[in-house]
Amino acid sequence: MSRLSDIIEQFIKGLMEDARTNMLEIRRNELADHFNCAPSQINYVLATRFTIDKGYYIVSRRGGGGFIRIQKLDTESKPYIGQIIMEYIGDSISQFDAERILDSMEKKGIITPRESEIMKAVTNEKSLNVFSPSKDIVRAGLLKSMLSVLIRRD
Amino acid sequence: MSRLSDIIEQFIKGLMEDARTNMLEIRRNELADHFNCAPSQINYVLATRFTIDKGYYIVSRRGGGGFIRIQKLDTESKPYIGQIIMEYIGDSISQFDAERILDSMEKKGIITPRESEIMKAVTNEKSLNVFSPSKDIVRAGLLKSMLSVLIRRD
DNA sequence: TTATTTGACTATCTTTGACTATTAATATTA
DNA sequence: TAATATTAATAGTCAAAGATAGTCAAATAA
Repeated sequence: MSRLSDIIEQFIKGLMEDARTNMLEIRRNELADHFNCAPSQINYVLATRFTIDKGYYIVSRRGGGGFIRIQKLDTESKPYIGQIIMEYIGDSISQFDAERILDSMEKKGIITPRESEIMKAVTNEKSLNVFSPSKDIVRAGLLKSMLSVLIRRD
Repeated sequence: MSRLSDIIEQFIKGLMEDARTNMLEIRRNELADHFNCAPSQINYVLATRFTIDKGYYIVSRRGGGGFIRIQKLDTESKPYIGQIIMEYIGDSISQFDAERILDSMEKKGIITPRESEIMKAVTNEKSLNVFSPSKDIVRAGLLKSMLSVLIRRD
């Protein structure tokens, strides 16, 4: 019990709840100072507990004025998309299955034909060709990131 | 937050909007004085936030009565802009530059805000995270693949 | 073993300042 | 007066310093 990572996780979630917001910006070093831990500990917490699969999206910027923005995805009011992202895609997906998902979403009117094409351009074998190792894994990550746009809220 | 560069960027854009004009002339040293910063800071802001691909054109003159003229370019034809941007992307692009391109395309109405977000999800460091070697190269390839969808169809 | 924690090293973005380049205004000279 | 030189007023460049965040692997804990 009381693993530092868990405490930091709760702290961040607490901040968001208290502020009744779905978007939070932190400074990595400040937070690390607050918990008297290595800054990279914050990265660990984010990487293990604030992933897309767990319903969060992270954006960050380095340099002066840098920050880490944590955004909670809206998986409650958009359960269908949430489920696809959090459960269906998983850690790995083929081009074929990715396209099937996109086609079905397009048919349902959840995404436009053009959005579908943009996303297929990414999940395409050719686009992913540049780097060979574990294409299906990369594709899954990118697809989930793209779909998470549909359930972001500010 | 409070990144000086961002504040200066907003200040300049605000001046243009207030004056309802696409052309603004500033004096580098005056502006630097106003923000109490090094004059070269102004060059930095212009170089990173008022570039051609973002739709701005800069002309300047040194010497007594010198000035820096910032001109906001009118939206030109979509294919033309598309071509410029594709050329600008080249073989490699940073997350920062990718996002600026997308912002500018969105502002010009070439892509929707949601399409912009989808593409940013891909160019994001985090999404590209799985494979580290030559991220900028992979990003450039994916971005061009996505954008080519738009150019093909328009 | 697996998950967590740490720290050294790296990458990125911003800010500053010393030095350089250019131009306009003014002074000097032919 | 016209040409030229000088000075002052700008802006530009570039590299170093500062301010963040990211990565990765070794050490530690559960």
